Amino acid sequence: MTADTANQENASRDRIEQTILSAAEQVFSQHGYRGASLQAIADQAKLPKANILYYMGSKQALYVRLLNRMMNRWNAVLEDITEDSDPGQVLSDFIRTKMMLGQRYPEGSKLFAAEILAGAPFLKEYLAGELKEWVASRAVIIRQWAQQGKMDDVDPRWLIFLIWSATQHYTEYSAQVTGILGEEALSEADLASI
Amino acid sequence: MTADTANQENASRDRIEQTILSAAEQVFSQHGYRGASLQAIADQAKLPKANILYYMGSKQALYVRLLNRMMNRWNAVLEDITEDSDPGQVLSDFIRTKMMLGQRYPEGSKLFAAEILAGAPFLKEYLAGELKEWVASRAVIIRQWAQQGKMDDVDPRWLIFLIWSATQHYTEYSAQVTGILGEEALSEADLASI
DNA sequence: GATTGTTTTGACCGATCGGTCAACAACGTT
DNA sequence: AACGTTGTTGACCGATCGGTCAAAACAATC
Repeated sequence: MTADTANQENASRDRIEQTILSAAEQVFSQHGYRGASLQAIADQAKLPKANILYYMGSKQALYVRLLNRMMNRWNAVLEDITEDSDPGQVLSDFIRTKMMLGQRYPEGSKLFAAEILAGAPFLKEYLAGELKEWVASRAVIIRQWAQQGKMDDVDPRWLIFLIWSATQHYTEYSAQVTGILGEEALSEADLASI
Repeated sequence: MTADTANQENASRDRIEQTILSAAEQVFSQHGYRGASLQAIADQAKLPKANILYYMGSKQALYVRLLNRMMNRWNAVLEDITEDSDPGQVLSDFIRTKMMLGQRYPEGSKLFAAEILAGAPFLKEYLAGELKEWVASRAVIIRQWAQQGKMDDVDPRWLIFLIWSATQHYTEYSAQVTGILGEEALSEADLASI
């Protein structure tokens, strides 16, 4: 393959990478970084183990790539709010979007949870840096809403955590929730909660 | 040691078992069942690996024992409520107790979370059996409260899940929450939330 | 068809996995 | 002091871990 064709359509490579990423996301999200094995990922992707390493380099590189992909999906949420926004609308959208992302990418959501449980060895810097700034900047705007009397004066960070925890719950604890409720779907919960 | 002295004070054995259980809880809660190694547990307990197996039999037996211990701690919660109870008081106590348990046994709480993330292979039966019945029976009483006009008519199961998710959040996501908030403690949150 | 570059994959490496075992120390009873 | 029981632990087992490598298959260019 020449240099000209390299940066355009090598669809085969992309397809294989997506297969691997999807398989790896499943295994990592269930068993965490340590508990996942390249052999299990390879089996899930129906590829030889050496092929996984050929495309991804190492277990750690594959894992970090998955984490980055998931964090990028969350980035858009609550991004373009201002002090003139309507709290009810924004928070409702926030919950809806967060629930939707959890439903669309349940493995990614669980992957994140497992990383946190392990003590966030790979995400520590991000949490204490970028994400902390992000939460703080959102909190400033939310506090302005409260000052304008548009909403109750609750600590914005606790509000964000509460919504985050509730929405995460249905994704991460799907095994528990479905086990207890029986067979019910979760689609109605989205609108009912707020 | 004779049969007479066997069921009373063999304090040494108990102390060693507690050491092992505590060490295992830490390792399992961080890395899940698959990700935890007996060597890591042994290092944490400062005992030779063969000693762990002498006392616990196998990795699986040790893990199941930890799960049972944690489930028993949660059993008392919401156990003795009736239709005449005061919802505000009961739910407030529920949250307080649940938060307290999460604070007292953070590793046990995370252990449970990791088990759920893995698809609850060891707890599946319990969740679909005992725990499902328990939630259903609590839901009946809560619904009676709503009929008496003592509280809003929300689906009791969603209410339980919401409280559960929020309280679990601060335990399981301690790495994220402390990373974002900075250094703050969590003691004030208990009373502020309800 | 020969040449060059890219994928594919079985075989293999040292390290570590859960678990076994036998030799030995420590203890309790007589 | 002799003896059975219980506790301790290094050495070891086959299996599996993440990762390497080289040989073969494949594709593209001349």
